[in-house]
Amino acid sequence: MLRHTYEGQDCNLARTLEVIGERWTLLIIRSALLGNKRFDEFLESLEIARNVLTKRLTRLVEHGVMERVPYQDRPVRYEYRLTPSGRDLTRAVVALMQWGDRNLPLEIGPPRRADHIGCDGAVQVEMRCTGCGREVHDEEVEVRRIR
Amino acid sequence: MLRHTYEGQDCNLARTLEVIGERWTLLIIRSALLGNKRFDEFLESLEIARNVLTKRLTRLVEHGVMERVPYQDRPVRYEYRLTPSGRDLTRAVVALMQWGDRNLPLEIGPPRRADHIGCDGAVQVEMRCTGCGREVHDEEVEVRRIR
DNA sequence: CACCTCGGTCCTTTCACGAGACCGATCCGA
DNA sequence: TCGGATCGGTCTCGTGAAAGGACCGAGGTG
Repeated sequence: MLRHTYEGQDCNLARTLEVIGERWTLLIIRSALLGNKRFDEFLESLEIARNVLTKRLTRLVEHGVMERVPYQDRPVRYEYRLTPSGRDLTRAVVALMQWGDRNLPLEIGPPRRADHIGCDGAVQVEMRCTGCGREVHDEEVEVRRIR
Repeated sequence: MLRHTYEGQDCNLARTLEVIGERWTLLIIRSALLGNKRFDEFLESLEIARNVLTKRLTRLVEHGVMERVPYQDRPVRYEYRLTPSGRDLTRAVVALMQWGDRNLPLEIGPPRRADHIGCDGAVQVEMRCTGCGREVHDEEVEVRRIR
């Protein structure tokens, strides 16, 4: 996604996008959230070019979003697992999926859902005010530069 | 961000990324959430190339995320405003910003914050189960293919 | 009448993506 | 023992998108 970088953007969104904003990266994360781990699994589930997959996985590992762990010797084979930092992207990924569900709906309904393990209820992403504790809707939020 | 498209991806995340996943697009949305509206304001606040900005804004308008409205005649000048669909991206944008705050922190702290208008408390993105009503953490969420 | 503003378009260069060939270590079956 | 399969990659090449900057058109301003 990035040519040089979003240099000069004093913004954590820009810094975030440098790590996970390139083409394919969020789809790789989602694929990992669905349970995929191995190079070939990503390759097949996403139909991404090999060299690009290599590049993305390497970058994600460098930034601590995934880790590359051997799952067998002779021959050594590696798989990629989300780190806590990677799993911490769940909110963002689900938020994007649900935006698509609401704003770009397929006639046949969404193909994937985020479920609460155990309870099996559907999980929704929402915003909540840490001050008053209430749920907050889009129009009640202001993004402010604080520095 | 997209070469051909993420064709064949039966996933609303892929369809979402086709609209808002290209380089710069989410930064434009964030810039709009901060209050910017005019071509030159985006140009200056983001230091993006003019032709790319034109392309992105056009695409966002085509997909109903922003609208292009004249704000004066003689000469006619246009500005770009988020539609409800665009404002509906607030959750996702804030989720990404906060992931950056937690996982790629700057020593001096985050430069922007999402505030609850009026109350002025900080807004947090969280996940909640529509079944049991409880807040849900990353490890308790499973993304499932349901079709 | 020259110059500024704003919202663009056009041109060229550079670079990342996509596709596919190839590779190296090991296992497996005949 | 040899051919093929498996897996996780690397290398090369062509093409399209982004970066950067020149230019533009309609009108306002000094």
